[in-house]
Amino acid sequence: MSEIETIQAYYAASLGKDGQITKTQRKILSAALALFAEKSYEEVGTREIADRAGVAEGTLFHNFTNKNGILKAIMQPIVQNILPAMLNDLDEAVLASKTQTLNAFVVALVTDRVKFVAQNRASLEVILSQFFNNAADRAAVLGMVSPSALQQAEVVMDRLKATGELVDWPNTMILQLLFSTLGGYLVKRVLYTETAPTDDETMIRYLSDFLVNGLSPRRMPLLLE
Amino acid sequence: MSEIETIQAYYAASLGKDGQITKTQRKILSAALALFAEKSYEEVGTREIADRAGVAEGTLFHNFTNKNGILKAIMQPIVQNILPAMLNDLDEAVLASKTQTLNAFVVALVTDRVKFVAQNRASLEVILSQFFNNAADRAAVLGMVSPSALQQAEVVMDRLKATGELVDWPNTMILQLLFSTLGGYLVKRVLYTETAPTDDETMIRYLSDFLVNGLSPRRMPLLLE
Amino acid sequence: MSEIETIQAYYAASLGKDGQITKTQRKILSAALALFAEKSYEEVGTREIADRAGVAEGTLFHNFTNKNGILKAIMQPIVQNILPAMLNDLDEAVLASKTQTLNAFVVALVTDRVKFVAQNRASLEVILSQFFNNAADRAAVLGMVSPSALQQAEVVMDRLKATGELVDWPNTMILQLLFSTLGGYLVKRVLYTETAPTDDETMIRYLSDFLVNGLSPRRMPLLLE
Amino acid sequence: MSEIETIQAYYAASLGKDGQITKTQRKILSAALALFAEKSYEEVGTREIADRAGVAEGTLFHNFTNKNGILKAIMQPIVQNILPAMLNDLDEAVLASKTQTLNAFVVALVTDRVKFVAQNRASLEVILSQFFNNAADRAAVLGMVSPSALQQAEVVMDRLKATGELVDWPNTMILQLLFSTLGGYLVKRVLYTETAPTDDETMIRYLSDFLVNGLSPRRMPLLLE
DNA sequence: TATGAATGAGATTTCATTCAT
DNA sequence: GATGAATGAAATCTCATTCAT
Repeated sequence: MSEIETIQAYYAASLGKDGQITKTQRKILSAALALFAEKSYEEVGTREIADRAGVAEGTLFHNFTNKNGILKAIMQPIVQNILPAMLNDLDEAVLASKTQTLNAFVVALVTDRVKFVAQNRASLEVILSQFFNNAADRAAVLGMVSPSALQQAEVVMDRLKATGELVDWPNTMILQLLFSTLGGYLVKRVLYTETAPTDDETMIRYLSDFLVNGLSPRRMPLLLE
Repeated sequence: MSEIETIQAYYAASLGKDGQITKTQRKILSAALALFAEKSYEEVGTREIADRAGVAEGTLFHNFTNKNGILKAIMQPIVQNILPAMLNDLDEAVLASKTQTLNAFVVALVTDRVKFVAQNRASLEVILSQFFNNAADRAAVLGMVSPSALQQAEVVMDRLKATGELVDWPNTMILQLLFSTLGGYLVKRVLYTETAPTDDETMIRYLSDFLVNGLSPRRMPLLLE
Repeated sequence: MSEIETIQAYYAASLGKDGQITKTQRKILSAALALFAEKSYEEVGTREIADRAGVAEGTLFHNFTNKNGILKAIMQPIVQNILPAMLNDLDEAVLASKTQTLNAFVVALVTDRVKFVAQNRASLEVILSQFFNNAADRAAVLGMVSPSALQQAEVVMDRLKATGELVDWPNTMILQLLFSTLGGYLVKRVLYTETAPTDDETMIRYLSDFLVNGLSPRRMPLLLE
Repeated sequence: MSEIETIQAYYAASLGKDGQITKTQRKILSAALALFAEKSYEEVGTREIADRAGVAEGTLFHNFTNKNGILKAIMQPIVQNILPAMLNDLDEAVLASKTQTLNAFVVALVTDRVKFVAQNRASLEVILSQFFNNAADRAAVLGMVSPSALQQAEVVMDRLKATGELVDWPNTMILQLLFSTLGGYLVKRVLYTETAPTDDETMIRYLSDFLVNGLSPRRMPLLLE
């Protein structure tokens, strides 16, 4: 499945000239991430971030252009990889075997995403919050998604429809339902931290069953109604 | 409970002694609603609200205790009606006909909620934003939901399980999936205003089919796999 | 001569909806003017202005959009009137009598400008400073001068040349020399406050004599060289 | 005439124990000079200077005590030589020929200063800006002028008055008018860079004529009025 | 009841300067 | 000598709220 395990791995790509994230930057991002998850972005002050990070307030601006730059450094890498990673999984799952069923694919996808959520809870909370915050920020988040990823999604869905594995609904509709179900889990998991991680195994089963049933073409409709 | 009392206190403060909302209050709430939807709550200033409402800044504080009081006055009535209304639909649909199928129930529920979303787009955008904004506001929103409503939901779900109409999964899981699917629609509809309202008819069909399929016990599993 | 006596008279035009300058605004402008003259614009802080004005720092921004807005409110009215007023004097002086000489005109002009400088020393110091501060500010100052005023100047100079009162040099050159001589006085008077105002009478004589001699066509050149 | 050709020649005097200016110092001063002319001293940051110079910010402080030290290194040499050089020219011109006329002197002086301005435009822009910027800097600039130079000026003017070449006005007045006329040219030339250098020949003629006429004792006043 | 000027604490950001490498 | 990350004081500006009219 996807290689993405933690966001930390992506900081390096967006910071530092040589791809290295400095110790100071890590301290700042770590402190900011914790605070943004505790309160909201707007409620967290730069002074507070600096204090928690154990650096001077000015150091924030030496390492990031803005308070907003800190937010972006947290969000960008993970946002830029959510959809591509999903599509990658999807592709791998579908192409992996000749006798591929929707069931196998959905299980693979759900499993991967559930793990991803578990590993990046705090960052996802920040991103979720920003996404609903206002139109401008939402556009920014969506702007991080590459259009090519969506085209790729279309291809895969069309392939599954052709094999009779997937209902013949508009792709946007199918994507909406997929995102809804996964998003619903995301929201529950992210906002209610008390949920035990051990429940994940069962959760994956329910989500997969629900999706497979919901998105399979109805079989033998004559008998059922 | 305690939160509810606090919110009710804000609501009372914003209404006249006879439970009537004054013309000035309506102007303020209307202006604030529009602005909170455009930007975020934190990004909107009291000066801005007053300007758009055509009143003086001080007038805001004569009619509402706080800037936050304005927000609560917008959110409270609608939040307090989402779940009760859903449960009411559910009850009506199930009890209304002898041949109570899951299908009939889901269609009724989805239809009603889709209309509700269409009618309250702006308010729901604000609520959505606040819900994800920070833990305190989220708790406030959830606190507006009466626990008795949830108990009522359990009863209905158990009844449907008993008739073999509904999968035998934990009720919290079923609720999560219901909310996810409806919530996914809500998010799409609320955030992308360009969606034509006429698409709603088709949308209701897709959502209903997906939910009914997803939540029905698997029929003839032996034949299918 | 010109009606302009003090800058204060022009504040009203640019401030207040009904053309009235409030007491608070006067306090702020007065404090800022004094400080800008003592130090430079950049060296004066808003805290300092507020303290000297005896108001809260926030009050500055309630009355002016910017720290820069305060500067503009000081500069604009006086800058917008320097050249028009000069040209008006010039016109009046020339047209006043049939037997008009360059001498009479220059004396009138110099007298008026010398008085103007004496009355608006502090404001002119601020304007002088800003003018030389940087290219952007300089452009802003020059942008306040209406182009029509310059056209008017051309007409008057051409008239004087036709009557043989003025040397037949390019108008821009003549303006440069006029501004130089008056500007030199301005600089001396503005920067060295110790100069007694009573010296002005003598000063006017010297400046006038110098300008009239310098700008008159040479008479009887054959005899002199 | 004066030996001063470019400011660069003076850097050596204020820098380096052995009178040598290092390559790094030259880069810094050159970058700072350009920036101070573009914006104002206060608006230019040390980071910006370092970037333009292609050195690290810390390097600035290894080579100069202060940000202000950089400014001084630019201004000092040229300021310290403006007046002495003028007086020197004056002396040379007057003493050079037996038939010393005011005309010869003025032409020599104006020619030299006009060339000087053309050669040091950028530095003079900075000095001009600082001179008007605030009282402290102004005092510093004026403090760079040696009192002995002024005494020397007095001697020359008295000599010219004695020969009837110069109006019998106070020397400070005559100096003011001289500085005004040259200063007016300086300002125009420095601030409006688009002026073609080839115009200088004509400019010298106008300035000289104006000054000679303006500062010559009136001839045959009875005939003229 | 409505007003809107005044408030002042707090927010973000800039910047010259230091210092360990 | 050169570096550049770190500093923290100070700057400008915002904003919900109060209160005299």
